[in-house]
Amino acid sequence: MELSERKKKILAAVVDEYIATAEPVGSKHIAEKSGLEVSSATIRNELAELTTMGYLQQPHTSAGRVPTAQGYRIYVNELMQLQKLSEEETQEINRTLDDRLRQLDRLVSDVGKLAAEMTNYPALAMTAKAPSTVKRFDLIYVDSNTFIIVAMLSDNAVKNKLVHLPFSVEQSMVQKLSTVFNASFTGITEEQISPLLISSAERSMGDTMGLTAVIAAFAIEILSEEKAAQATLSGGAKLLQLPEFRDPDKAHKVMNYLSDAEHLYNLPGMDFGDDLKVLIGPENIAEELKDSSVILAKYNAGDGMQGIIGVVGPTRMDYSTVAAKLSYIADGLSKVLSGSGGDKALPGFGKLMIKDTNE
Amino acid sequence: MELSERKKKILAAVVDEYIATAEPVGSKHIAEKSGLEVSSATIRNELAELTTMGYLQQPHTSAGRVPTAQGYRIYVNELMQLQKLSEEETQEINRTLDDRLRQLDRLVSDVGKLAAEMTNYPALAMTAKAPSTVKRFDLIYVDSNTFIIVAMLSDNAVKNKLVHLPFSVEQSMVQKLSTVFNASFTGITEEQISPLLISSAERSMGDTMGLTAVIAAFAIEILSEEKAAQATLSGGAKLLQLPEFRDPDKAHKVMNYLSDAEHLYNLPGMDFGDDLKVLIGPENIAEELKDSSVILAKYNAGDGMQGIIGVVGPTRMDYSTVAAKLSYIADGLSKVLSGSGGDKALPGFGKLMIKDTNE
DNA sequence: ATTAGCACTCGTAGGGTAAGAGTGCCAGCA
DNA sequence: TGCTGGCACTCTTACCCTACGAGTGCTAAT
Repeated sequence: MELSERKKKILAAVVDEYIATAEPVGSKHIAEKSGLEVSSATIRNELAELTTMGYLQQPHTSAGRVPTAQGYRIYVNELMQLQKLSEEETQEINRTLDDRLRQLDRLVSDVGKLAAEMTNYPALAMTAKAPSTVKRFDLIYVDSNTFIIVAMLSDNAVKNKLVHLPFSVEQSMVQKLSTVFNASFTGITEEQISPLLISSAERSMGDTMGLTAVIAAFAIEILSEEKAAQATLSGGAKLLQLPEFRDPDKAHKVMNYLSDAEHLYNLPGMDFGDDLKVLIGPENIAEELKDSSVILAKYNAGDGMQGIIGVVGPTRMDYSTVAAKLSYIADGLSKVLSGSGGDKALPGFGKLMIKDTNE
Repeated sequence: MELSERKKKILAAVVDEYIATAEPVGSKHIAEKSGLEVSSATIRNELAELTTMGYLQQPHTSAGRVPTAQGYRIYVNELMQLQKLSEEETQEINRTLDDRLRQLDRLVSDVGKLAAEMTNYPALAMTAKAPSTVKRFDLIYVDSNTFIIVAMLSDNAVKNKLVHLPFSVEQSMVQKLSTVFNASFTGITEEQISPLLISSAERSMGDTMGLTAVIAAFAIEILSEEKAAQATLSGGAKLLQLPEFRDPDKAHKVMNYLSDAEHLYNLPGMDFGDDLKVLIGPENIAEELKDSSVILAKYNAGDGMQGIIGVVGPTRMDYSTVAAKLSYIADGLSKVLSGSGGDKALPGFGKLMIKDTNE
């Protein structure tokens, strides 16, 4: 059923007002503030219809109206207009992204913090990591019983590890190790590193001291680490400021659920096509979030990898502003990480394209 | 003033009971449960004295007694006996530490999570990092416009960065860079890397493409990162389960305070000599924590560095159990990180001593 | 020194009432 | 036919009052 123009305006007014105040909104308020030149009685009739249509509901007979999930959905899909960010807001985001450039490894979780700060809701940030392989090994000989393993992965991340030995090794041996590993251990996934492979490598270079095993263990470690996704929650405390989470039990339920990285990761599935996704109340799969809404934005992490930042709040969330801020941050993050877009030049590095690979 | 044996027993009983129930405890309860063979009236007299001595207080005239900060202090110093951990508990801790060995870089914050899980209070974990210098640089030539910078720091941490260039460099140039950096940029702190030094290095090798600046920027980045401490909070949601934080405003105040790494770091100062420190209520410097207690345990992170794990809870905290658990965890962590103690062998690595340096 | 008894205090829970906000509906008007 | 003012009704919230009970402090007796 199509909504009349006036119904739309009224619905939007209810949602806007409820978002701002968290109180059920009455006909009088709307009559005064919505710009419609009609009386509260007329509004009441419209409200009654919107209620039977399922877009609004009443907590009890003599209370004002509150949007239903369906009502929010219409609002998000048709009625809301993406808020323009103020000059200061875009500047704050830009500044944070720029600052954080220096330490890209913490970028993602820091951006989570930024999102939490900007929106005043708890925010989540995650990266999706694909299974990868080692592209090349380098061994740096430090002294007679110390060397550094450096491995460059298929996604161009670089990992290293310092190894102290309780015995001496010759530089030539280190070089030999390097050669063998580059021959046998590159281009294979974690699962393919078998004990068999290790022992055959051991034999081929006459390693009796377990060096091969050490390096292989390192390879397994970093490959499994790359596979695992990283998800963080920032600003959980912000939940407690919201009237709908004054009940500590509710707040605890939600916050506890979100503290588990596993849950964060299962929130959306990465399977949405749009850059922005809004999950309203019962649209969430998790029981714990049936009374909350989630807004997610995808960003491009370079090398074809994607990540998600998002915000969790009550269904009465300020969808338009939050969505605008998230998109802007996600956008900036994409530019920083993938180097595309380039209108925000990387400060201090001139024309060079830098990728920090310290994880 | 010295406390009589009976007063001590009564004080301990009050604290124990209050810790367990969070309710003011009355004379009758103690008469029945404390094993003292006296009537409640006698207890009442003793309670009255303990109250005037400042170890107990009454929320109001006709309520039971609640320990004061001073009372807790006596309890912690003299009365409580360190809880023995159960077999399962020590096993859980050991297992977690063992599991985490594979990914030492996340160890510290994971141990925070462990502490939160084991104690059911929010836990914090931090490392103290000393200002350091670069010990050696290595540049790995990958292809004509890509190389990897590897830097080993004075504390033996190893950092790396992948650099993509928009132009070609010859392998000989990379080698030259490596030599110059090892000569001029090792052994100096972040502050000592001046524009002057950079430009003189640039001239000495005829670098017109800004390569020197890139590597110098990297050096500055990792040195400043090393200096900055890392502090995380885990399990903040657990606060909400405690009766003293049913008031969302209180919970918010504390949680918000703890969300800031800066604050965590200023909690104790690292300046305590003992391995275990208990800060009770008003003993905390921060206004926000005047109603809470903090238990901190130091661990040894190897190479002379120390870290802290801790737990935050209400003054009515289960000091004995929490202290026992924290000490045990800190101990295990020291062994894992510094390799000393050695009774828990590092699984899978035989006799080799491994240090993961990916931060 | 300990105890039993008792009057007293004070917070909390329960119930009853008044106020206020908002509705639904009806009758009148354009 | 659609809009509006008016009015009775509903329901929640805040407030006050009271009764109850837990726990105390004191006194007199052992």
